[in-house]
Amino acid sequence: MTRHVELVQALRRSGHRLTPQRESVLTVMAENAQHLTAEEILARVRARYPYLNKSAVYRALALLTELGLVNQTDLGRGRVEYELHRHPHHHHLICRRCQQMTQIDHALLATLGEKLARDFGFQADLDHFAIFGTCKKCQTRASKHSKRHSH
Amino acid sequence: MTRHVELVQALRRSGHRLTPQRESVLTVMAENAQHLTAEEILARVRARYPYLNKSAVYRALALLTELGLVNQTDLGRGRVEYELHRHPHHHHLICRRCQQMTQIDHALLATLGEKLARDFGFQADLDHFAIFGTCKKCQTRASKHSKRHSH
DNA sequence: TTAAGTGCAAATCATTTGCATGGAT
DNA sequence: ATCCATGCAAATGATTTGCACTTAA
Repeated sequence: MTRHVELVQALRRSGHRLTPQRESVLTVMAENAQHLTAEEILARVRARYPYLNKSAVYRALALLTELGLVNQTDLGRGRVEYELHRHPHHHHLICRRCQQMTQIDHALLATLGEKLARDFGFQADLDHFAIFGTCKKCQTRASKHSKRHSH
Repeated sequence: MTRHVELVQALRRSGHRLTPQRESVLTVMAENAQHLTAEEILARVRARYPYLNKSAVYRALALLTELGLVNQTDLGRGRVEYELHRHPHHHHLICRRCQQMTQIDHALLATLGEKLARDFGFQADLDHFAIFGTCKKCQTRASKHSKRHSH
C-alpha cells in the first residue's frame, strides 16, 4: 500500500470527505520529501490541476495537521513550512547568521522527551523541532571580526 | 547597580544612542518579569510617557535583541513575546489544548545544548525555549472523550 | 553639526474568514 | 438530498518601511 493510499484512507477514516483538492495536496506532499510552504504547495498542485484555491490549501493543511498526518514547522522564515509526518522524526539546527540548516535525528531529543514525560507528565510534540543558534563556521567567523558594529 | 542602569550602559557601550524612547522600553521591561508583546510594551510606556510610537518599540526591541539584552519567543499566540534576558535561563512547556504554560528550568535543556555543541559544533540558542505538547491533565481528558470529531 | 533615531501613515504579507455556490457521500 | 467543502474577495493583524523631521552626542 502506497503512502498516498494510506493518507487517503486516514482522511476517510476520520470522517472527512475526500475532495480532489485535498487529494491533490496530499499527492504533492507525498512527492516532495522536503518542507513546503502553503504557497509552494498551491503552485505545484496548480501546475497539473488548476482547480485549487489558496484557502483550500490552508484548510486542507489545518485538517491534515489536526489528523497528525502533517507537521507544521516555523523555520524562522516568516511563514510556516509543511511536511508529511515522518518516521523516524527529524529535527533541524538553523544558523541565525548564515541560515544554514542541518538535519539531526530524533535520538538527540528522545532523552529530553522522556525527561519531560517523567518529571511533568508532559507529552512534548517533538515531531519536528527547529533549534536556532550559530553554526560552527559562523562561530569562527564571529571571533575574527567582532559582530558588533561600533559607529 | 540596578538592572536598569546595567542595561542603559550596555546600550551605550554598543555605540548606540540612549533615547528617551529606548529608555522607556527598558524601564517597562525591567519592571515586568513576564513576557510582554510589543503592543503591551507600547501601552505600558504610554501610560506614563506618551511620546512613543509603535515603530520605535519594534526598532528598540530589534536592537535590544541583537545586543542580547532581550529574548524573543514565539509562544504560539500569533505574536512574539519579549522579555529581558534572564540568568539562569528558563523555558516553557505549552499545552496545545488548554494553553497552560509551565515554566521549566534550564537544567533540563543543558544536556541537549552540550550534545549539539559536542556533536555538531553548533551553539544552540537555548535561552528561552518553547516546547509544545499536551499537558498531563489534557492527556487524561483526551483518553476519555476521543479527540477526533466524526460527523 | 550630523548621522542616528523617530513619527506617521502606508505597505507587506502570510493567514483567516464571510458568504454564496458546488459537490462528495 | 444533505451539509461539508470550496472559491472568491475582503479582512486581519502583527510587523516593516519610506521619508521628512528631530535630536543625542
